[in-house]
Amino acid sequence: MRGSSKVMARRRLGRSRSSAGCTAGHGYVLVIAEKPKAARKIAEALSNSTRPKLCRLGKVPYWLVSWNGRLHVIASAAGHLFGLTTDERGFPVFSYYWAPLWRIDGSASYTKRFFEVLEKLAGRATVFINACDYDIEGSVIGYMIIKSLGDVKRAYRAKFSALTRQDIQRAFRRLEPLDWDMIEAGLARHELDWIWGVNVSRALMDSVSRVTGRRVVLSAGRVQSPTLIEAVTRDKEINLFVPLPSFAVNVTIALGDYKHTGRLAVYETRQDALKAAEKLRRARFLKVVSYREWRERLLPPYPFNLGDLQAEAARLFGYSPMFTQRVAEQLYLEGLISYPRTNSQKIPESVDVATIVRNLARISEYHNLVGYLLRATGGILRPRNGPKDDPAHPAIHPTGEVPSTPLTGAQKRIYDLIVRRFLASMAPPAILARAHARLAATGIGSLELSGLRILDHGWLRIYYFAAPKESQIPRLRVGDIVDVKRVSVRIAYSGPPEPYTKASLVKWMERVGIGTEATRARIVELLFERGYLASRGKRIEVTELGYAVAWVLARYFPQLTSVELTRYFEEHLEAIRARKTSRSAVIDEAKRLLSSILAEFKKGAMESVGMELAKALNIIKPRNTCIICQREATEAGLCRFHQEALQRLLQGYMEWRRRAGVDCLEFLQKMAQLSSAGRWVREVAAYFVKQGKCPFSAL
DNA sequence: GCAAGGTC
Repeated sequence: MRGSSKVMARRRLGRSRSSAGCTAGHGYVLVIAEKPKAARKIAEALSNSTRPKLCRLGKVPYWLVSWNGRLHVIASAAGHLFGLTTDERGFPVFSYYWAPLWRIDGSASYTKRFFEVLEKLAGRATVFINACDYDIEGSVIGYMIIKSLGDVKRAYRAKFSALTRQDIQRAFRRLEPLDWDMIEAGLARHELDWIWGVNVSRALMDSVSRVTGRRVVLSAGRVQSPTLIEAVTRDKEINLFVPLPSFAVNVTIALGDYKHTGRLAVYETRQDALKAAEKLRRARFLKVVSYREWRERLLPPYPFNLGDLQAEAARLFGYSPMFTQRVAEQLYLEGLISYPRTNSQKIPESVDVATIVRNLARISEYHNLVGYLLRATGGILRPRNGPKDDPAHPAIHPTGEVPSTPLTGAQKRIYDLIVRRFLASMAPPAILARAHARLAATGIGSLELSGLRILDHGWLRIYYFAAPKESQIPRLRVGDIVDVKRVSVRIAYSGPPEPYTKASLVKWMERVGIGTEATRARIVELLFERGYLASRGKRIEVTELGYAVAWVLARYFPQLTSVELTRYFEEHLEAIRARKTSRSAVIDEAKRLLSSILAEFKKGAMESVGMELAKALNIIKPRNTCIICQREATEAGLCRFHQEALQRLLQGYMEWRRRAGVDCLEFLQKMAQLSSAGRWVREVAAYFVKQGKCPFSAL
C-alpha cells in the first residue's frame, strides 16, 4: 500500500523510542482520562517527586506513575469511543446496540488508535479508574471503555472538577465506586436522542423515497429541530412583515456650538403630527425640565465561555461560530489557551493567574498592558467571575505559553481577544461621566439628550473592543429656555425583527438551553448542510426545504418542534440519577409514545408528506402553481405564503388608511417599494400594482 | 443514512 513503509518506520521508531521502561507488566491500575491533555495533567498530579514516564503506542501517549505504592498507567480516550448503532433498516427501529465509534462513524476514524491502545492496556490491568470529566458524558465514556475492554467489577470513579494537583490527588485518595446513577442517566440520554432522531429522520426520508423513489438525506432531532423551527418562525415574520407608518415631530436646537436634531414626539396620524409641529413653531422654544450629571463605573467583562467568545468574534471579525470554535481548538492543542468547550465564566482560585500574567508579559504585544494591569491593581489579580458555570472546566484563558510558531491571522485575532478579555477581567472599572437632559414642549413631548465621556478607561485600555461611544451635551439648568431652530414632520416605518445570523442562532440555543458548547455551532452548520437554511451575507434565510420540514414536524412530530423535549429529558434523567425511576422505564415510555406516532404516520401520512417534501426539493412540480411564484397554489390561486401575505396586507391597509389616509393602490405601491416590507408582502403588492387592481374588493 | 454527544 502507498506510503505504508514510511508509516511502519514511524511506528517502529515510536515504539523503540518509548519502549525503555514502558513495559508495565501485569497488575497495574489503569486510569482512563477523557482526552490526552487531561491524562497528562493527571499523571503530573499523581507523581509527587519524579516526573511521570511518558510512553507511546503509535501516536497515542500514556503515562506511568507510582501512586500510593502502586503502578498506575494513565491512558486516555478521545471523547466517546463507542456509539449507538443498528443493523435494521426502516422504521420504527428500536433495536440498537453500542459499538466502537471507528466502526460505525467514518468521521471518527481517529478514535481507532485510542481504542486499540486502551484495549491493549486494559488486558493486563487489575483495577480500572474512570477519571473522565466529572459530568454525565464523562461517566458514560469511561464506563463504556471499562465495560467493553476491562471489568466493571474492578472499577472506580475519580471525581474532580478542576485539573489541579490538589483536586486530582484528593479524588484519587477518595476513590468511589462507579457512579451507576450517572451512568444510567447518561446511557438514557444517548438512547433517547437516538430513538427520536433516527426514527423521525427515517420517517422523513422514507416518505420521500416512497413517493419519488429517490434517496435524500433528511434529519430531525431534539436539538436541531427546535433550532430549525426558531429560524423558520423568525424568517416567516420577516417575510410577512407589513411596516406601519408613524409620524415623528423632529426638532433642531442650537446652543452655542452645540447643534442637535432629535425626536420630540411620535404620532400615529399625519394630522396629529402636523398639528403638534405647528404649535411648536409658534411657541419656538423648549424648556429644560431635568438635567443630571453623574459618574458611573463600568465593570470589567467576565472571562470568556465559548458562547461569549463566538459572539464577540462574530461581532468584531464576522467569524462564524464554527470557525471561531475550530480556531480556539487549534490554540488549545498548541497549548496556548485552556480548554475552549466550556460554559464557565469563572476563573477559579486554582488557576495561577499571577504566573500566567507574568508569562504574558514576555509577549511583546502584552508587555505594556501587563505593566498597566499590575500598576492599576497593585498586583492584586482577581478576575471578575460571571454567573455561568461548567462542571468540568474553567473559563477560557491563556496559559501564558509563548507561541512557538507564528500564528495565522485568525489564530492571532482569537488569541488576542482571549488574552485581552482575560487581562481586562482583572482590571479596574472604567469611570464614565454621564449627563442627561430632558427638554419639554408643553403638551407635545420632550427631547432627550445624553452625554457620555470616559474619565478613566480602566479595563477598556485592555479590551478596547467594548469602548462606548463618547458624546458631549451642554451643561444646562432646569428652567433654561432653548430656542427651536427648525421643526419638521418625518414619516417613519416600523421595522421587521432582526434576521438571525449563525452567531445569534447559537446564542439563542445557549439561552434556551439546548445543545452543548461542543455541539451548538456544529448543529447550526448541520442545518445548512441539510439544505434547510441558507446564508445571504451574514443573515440566515430558510429554504423551501426548511419550511417544508418544519411544516411536517409541526404537524406530525410536534414534540420535536419545541425545546420542551429537552426539558422533559432533563427531568427524567435527573429522576434516574436520583433513583426515582429507571432507565428502562424512561426508555419504554419513549418507545411507547414513538411507536404510536410512528405507526400513525406510516399508516396515513407517508404519501402527503412525501409529496410536500418532494415539491420543496423540486423533484415534483406542483399541479397548480401560485400566480406569483412556482409553489403550489392552495387558495385563490396563491400559495400558502403569498396567501398569508395577502391577509397581512389587508390588516396593514386598514391601519395605513386610518393613519396616513392612503388609498389601496398608493398603499400597495408603498409596500412594493419599502425594503423593510417582507419579501412575500412585496411580491403580492407588486403583483396587484402591476394588475392595477385592489385585492381587498370587499372594502 | 439518520441524533447528540464527546474530542483529534
